[in-house]
Amino acid sequence: MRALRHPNAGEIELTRVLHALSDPVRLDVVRQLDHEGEATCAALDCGRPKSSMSHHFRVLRDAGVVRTRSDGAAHMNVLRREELDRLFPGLLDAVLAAR
Amino acid sequence: MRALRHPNAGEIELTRVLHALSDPVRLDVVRQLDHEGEATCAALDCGRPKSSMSHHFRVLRDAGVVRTRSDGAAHMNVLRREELDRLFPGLLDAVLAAR
DNA sequence: TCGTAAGTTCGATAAGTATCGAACATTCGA
DNA sequence: TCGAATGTTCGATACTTATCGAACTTACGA
Repeated sequence: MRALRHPNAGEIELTRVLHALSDPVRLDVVRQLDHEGEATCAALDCGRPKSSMSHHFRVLRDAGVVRTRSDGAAHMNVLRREELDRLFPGLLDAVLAAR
Repeated sequence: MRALRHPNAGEIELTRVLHALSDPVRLDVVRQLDHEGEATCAALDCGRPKSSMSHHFRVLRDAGVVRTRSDGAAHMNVLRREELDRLFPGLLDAVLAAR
């Protein structure tokens, strides 16, 4: 598959991260990734079609919240935990801790 | 002036708060409120017309980030610090600490 | 190599949002 | 009571976003 673009740490902006997290579907994805550690897009569908999920993953990727790597035909996604924690200490923890 | 609606603490939703904070203008307002403690809308204009700022204050109010009270002809705004800290511990701190 | 699976991209649509000027309402002071 | 100041509301516009089906690409296994 084509290479997926990721911002490097220095390009990650707070407002974009907040916006990425402000959607219920994407927040659910982030919660699951935090719990599962790593997952394919298909595994995290929220009952939505592939094209919708692909869109949400792209928003998360573009914001720097998620890193995606190819694994055969699948895409494995992980939270960019360490980088986000370094850039915005406590932010992800606070968001994930919220009931 | 007409009474301004505020959600009570139980109605405040994380995604709405994150969305409210995901705009540069509003984030700037929140930063200033955190620093100043209390301020009128006019004092926080970011070079934008009143109608634009009024819109942003409304988004912040509706999300539960800000509380507005009338003080004569002016509106005084404060962060809903305690309630937000109780609902989403560490969130506001993390957002405000970000460089 | 043929089919299946996994995602992306495209195109269309509907809904939401930011922006601003102008008009309006409210408060207070001269 | 008249005017100035403070915000809100309205209306219009442009932009962004969420949503989905369909077509496409890539990878892998039978």
